[in-house]
Parts: sequence; C-alpha cells; structure tokens
Amino acid sequence: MDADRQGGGADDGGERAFLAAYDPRDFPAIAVTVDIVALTLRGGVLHVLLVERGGRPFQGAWALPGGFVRAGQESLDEAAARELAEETGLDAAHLERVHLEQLGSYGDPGRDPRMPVVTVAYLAFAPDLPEARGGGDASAAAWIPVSRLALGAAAEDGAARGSVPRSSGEPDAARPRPQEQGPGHGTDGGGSVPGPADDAAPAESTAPPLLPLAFDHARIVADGLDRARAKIEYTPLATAFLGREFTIVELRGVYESVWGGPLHAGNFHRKVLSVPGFVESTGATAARGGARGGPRARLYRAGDARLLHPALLRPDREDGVR
Amino acid sequence: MDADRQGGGADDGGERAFLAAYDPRDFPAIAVTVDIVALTLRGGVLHVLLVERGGRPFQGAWALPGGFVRAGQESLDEAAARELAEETGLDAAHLERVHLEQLGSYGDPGRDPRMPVVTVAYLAFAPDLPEARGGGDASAAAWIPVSRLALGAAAEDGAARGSVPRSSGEPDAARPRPQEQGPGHGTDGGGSVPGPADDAAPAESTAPPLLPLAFDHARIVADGLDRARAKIEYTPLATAFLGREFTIVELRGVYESVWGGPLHAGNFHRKVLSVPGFVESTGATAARGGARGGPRARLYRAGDARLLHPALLRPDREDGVR
DNA sequence: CTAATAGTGTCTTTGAGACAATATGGA
DNA sequence: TCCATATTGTCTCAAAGACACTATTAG
Repeated sequence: MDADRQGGGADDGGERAFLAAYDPRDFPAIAVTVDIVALTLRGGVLHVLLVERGGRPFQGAWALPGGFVRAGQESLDEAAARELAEETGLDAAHLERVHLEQLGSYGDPGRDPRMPVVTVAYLAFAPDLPEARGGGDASAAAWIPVSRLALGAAAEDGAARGSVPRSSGEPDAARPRPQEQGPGHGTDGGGSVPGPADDAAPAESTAPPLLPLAFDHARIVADGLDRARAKIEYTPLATAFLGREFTIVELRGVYESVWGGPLHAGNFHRKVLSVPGFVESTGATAARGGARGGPRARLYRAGDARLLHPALLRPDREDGVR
Repeated sequence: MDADRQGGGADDGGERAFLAAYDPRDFPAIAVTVDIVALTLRGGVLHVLLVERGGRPFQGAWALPGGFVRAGQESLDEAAARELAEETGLDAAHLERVHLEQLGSYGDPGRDPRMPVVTVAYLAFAPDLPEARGGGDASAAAWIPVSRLALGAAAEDGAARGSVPRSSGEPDAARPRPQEQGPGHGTDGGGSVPGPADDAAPAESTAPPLLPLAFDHARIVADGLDRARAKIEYTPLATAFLGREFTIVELRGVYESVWGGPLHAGNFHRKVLSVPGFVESTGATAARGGARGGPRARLYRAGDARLLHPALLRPDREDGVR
C-alpha cells in the first residue's frame, strides 16, 4: 500500500478512496522523526548518547538524539546519519567507523503529548568518540552509562511476554534474555573485571538515582540494548566498538560490557580465533602487557565476515564464565 | 527527540525551535502508512497476500496490503492488525491465531512518486486461511506463491554487501542466506515432497512470468522472507502456520517450505521433540497414516517456549537434508 | 623475584548429522 | 502382501565449557 486506499468499509467507486487519501485527519497530521540509540564503550562501561531537553514536555529530562526527517530530501538512513553527525559533532572520517542500522518504529498515540509523531529508531555502535559537543541543538549532549538509566518496565517487555497472536512492536530482538546491566563490567581498555558485579560493591549508602527518559525513550533504549546484545552473538559488530586494531582481550571486554558478565578468557580467545573471518592478525603486538604484568597481546583487525559461523552464544543464565 | 528541535545551526533561544517544529516543509509533509507481508502455506507452498492495484502509479501491478495510519487514534501495531483484518476479511477469532510483528520502515525519497510516504512494514504468519476476499479496497486480494514474484535485486541485498559503516535499511535479518524459493517444496498437508525441486519438474516450455511488485514492495517482501526464514530458526513461530494441532511431519513441511529445501525426517523429528517447550503432545494421533501408508502420526500442539533452545539452524548451503 | 596475565592443551559433555532399524497401516 | 512412512537407535564429528599449564612481563 502506498498513497491511496485507506481501508475501512466497502469500496464505492474511487471517489471515496480519493477523498480518504487526502482527508487531512488521515494523512498529513503525523510527524516523522528519527531517534538514535548510539552506544559506545568508555572505560569499559557501556554508554548511550543522550541530550538534555530544554523544552517543555519533559523539560530537563534526558532524551535520545534525533530530529525530523526532511520530507522528500533524504532517506531514513540518511536522516539518522545526519542527526548522529550533528549531535556528536563527528566528521565524515569518524562516522565511517560507526555502524548504523534501523531498530524499529514507535508510533503509539500519545507518545508525544503535543501531536502524533512516528519515530524511526536507529541503533549505532561507535568506537570511543571524543566527548559529545552539544551538537546543533538547544541542550547539552552527553554519554551516559546505561546503568544509570531507568529502563524498568520497558526492559522486561522484550522477551517473555504475550502469546503468539500478540501484536506489538517487537522488531526482532533475536535472543533476548532479561539480564540487567551490572554497573562496572568489562575492561578499562585492557583487562576485564574479574568478579561478578552483583556482590562486589560494598553496600552503597545512597542508591545512585536512576535517570528517567523522556517520551517512550526508555523502551526504545531497552529495545536497542536487547538488539545489541543479540547482534554481537552472530555478527562481528562487537569490533565496531573498538579501534582499527585491537587485542582479543579488548574484544572480550566489549562482550563482557554489553552482556554484563565475565567470560572465560581462554575459551573466548580460542573461539574468536576459530570463527572464520571474525578477526585477522596484524603482525604486531600491543605496546604493553597486561595492567599488572603478563605478555604483550597480539593485535588483530576486523575480518571480512559479515556473520559469525558458528556464533558466539551468550552464557545460559546467572551462572558465570562461559 | 520528538516534536521539537530539527537539527542544524546553533540554538538561539526557543523561538527558533518552536518555529522549526511547525515549519510545514519539515513536519507535516510525510504520510505514514503500514504495509503487511502476510505469509501463509497453501498446499505446502509459501504464499504472500497481495492486492492488485487499481489506481495509477503501478496500475495493474500487485502490491502489499496496507493503508494509512489513523493519526492519534491507533498504534502502529493496531493499524497493521486492522489493515490485515480488512484485507483478509478475517474475524477476531481467526486473527487470534495470526502472529504479527514489525518488520521495518521504508522511507526513501521517491519510493512513492506522488508524495513522501514512510511505510512501517509488518510481517504476519498465518495458518491456511479462507480465500482472501478483496477486503475494503478497490481491487482484488489474493494469495500469491512467493516463487511467482520478481524479487530479483531486492533479495540479494539482505546479507553480504556493504561494510560496517554502511547505513541502509537492515532491520535485523538475523541469519540471512541468499537461497531462492524452489517452487513446490514441503507438504500438501501431510507428507513432504521427496525430491529436490530444481530437477523434478519436466522442462517447462514457457517460463512462468514473474510478477513485478509496485513501489519498493519487492524489497519489503524480500526482507520479510529473510526475516521469516531466520525467525523460525530460534522461535517456535513455524507453528503459527499450522492449525491448533499438528504432526511433526506437518511441522517439518513448514520448515521445508519456508527454507526451500528438504530436511532429514528422522533428525528433524528427534530435534523438535528435544527442544523444551517447542511442542507438547496431545494424546491423540492423526486420523490417517502417510499418504501411501504407514503408521498414524502423533499429534502435538504448540508449547509455551518463546525461544528455541537450542535453535534449529538452517542447513549450511546447497547440500541437502540436514 | 613475584604475581598477574596472554595464550594453548586437553578432557568431558552436548548436539548435529548420517545411516540403519523397527513397526504400522494404506493400497 | 507389499511398500511407503513414522519413529527410534546408533555412530561419528564438531563445538562448548571446565580446567590445567606455559611463557612473559609489570612492578
């Protein structure tokens, strides 16, 4: 279907269809925007790019970067890339290394209290970027750790609800497993944090307040995280979080940060090297060994595989260290 | 982002943001529709629901069923369900058994020559339904075998192109493998066709003409097929193509029809039963044995699993009979 | 020197796939 | 009776995961 027919009632000629197509209540009253869930790793912690709202509906709250699609002038993908560039202040060279894919569309009535808005959400994987400068927009942009976000109800909604006939926005979160992000997993650029996150922290006195997100952006971020966690299982996209050259340990850090739990170093290492086309060796080795000693790690770059075969499946549940 | 800010230029107060939000060139000029890729099995062959266009831009061509989203009155999911019901003439009881999920959004400029239109595509898995009555719309609706569609260039685009920084509509086609649909695989309700499809047919004299699709619907259908083929790997959604009770052989027929190749009967049988929650036994057995004899197959119904663990992976390539 | 760390070897278990065997019922 | 067919058994191979070991280097 495109720009005629609008459904409802039996056909009565064509006159009616014509009128329906141009009924201002049916057609032009929806705004189309793109929103971007941009993920990156900073110091081994997964961050999302957010902007602080200056305007009224959710003033002061954090929201996803995004903006209107320029009707007839750009594709949705181009609109997303443009908005991401504006918001991060990235030049074309840096943008080259960012993976951008469509996540899904959100159009519940009332999701924006002012008017009907359908937003096409995008998911971006970025290497550690320079601090976000508050793009071309009113408020500040910043990378916020996902563990500081209040994703509560939205996150639960990914995997184990509803029955088959249910029809809700479920843009293929491949193997979603409810598993909230433990605060500080992964590497700070080299080694992975050893212990599980849940019991390591000494009793925090004042619980760090979780940031609420504007509109339905909590759900969009939750869907994006589900997608990211699933996608690095069967694609080499984890390398999009790293520089051109990286060590296997750094790559493991990406998986640990995104999945939120430690992985078995030895098995991970062997498995990555065994998947054809995942990584390829540069001759070189890292400048230094591990943080507190150890041999220098070999350097690799991303291979040419677009899918991992076999895949790197997530560990089953709360047990550890696959 | 929602209904303010529109990117580009520095902030200058709020006045500008307000104006931008209501600049008619930026906001109201995009129409939003839903289109549905509804798949079903008829006689062991995968079919898509299509409508024949009466109007001008692609008059006489086949297109996906769909229609405008009623701004502010319904969610995208509701719009898709409504359009599907209208187009198939399905009552609520039948709709209950249809799986509906969002596929992705398409908004290239010029995809509709008349005006900017962003469509949110949905994917539906339906059991064998009564013949489509030409719903509420101008032209006829019909189930068309996917093998009769010209999906050419669009299908190639799913998996192995572009590099990481590429940004194009790739709504997570999980494990796409280019593999065109061999005409008549699968079962006609009971047993699966034995031989491979490609050589069985006696030399066809006049090549059956492939039907072109209107707008960018060929790509949308191709994306939907990719998604369907991937999704039955790790979800129990193949059962959505069958009745409430079914045999393992019928279930295998679904996989063979969607994947387009024969599967090893014995191994498939054992694997399905070994995945927890995929199917559960009703005590009963089928009324008849196989087409030309054999024991009566046991009947099963869909289990309560939402994900298959372990998954049923597609056979690797052109070799056969996993 | 000492301890931490990159990388490898090995063993066990699980699952995939090929092949064979058994039993049932349509013609 | 004959043979296609549903279902189960067995064997082999690949991969996952647990665990142990070696070599290297920061402090």
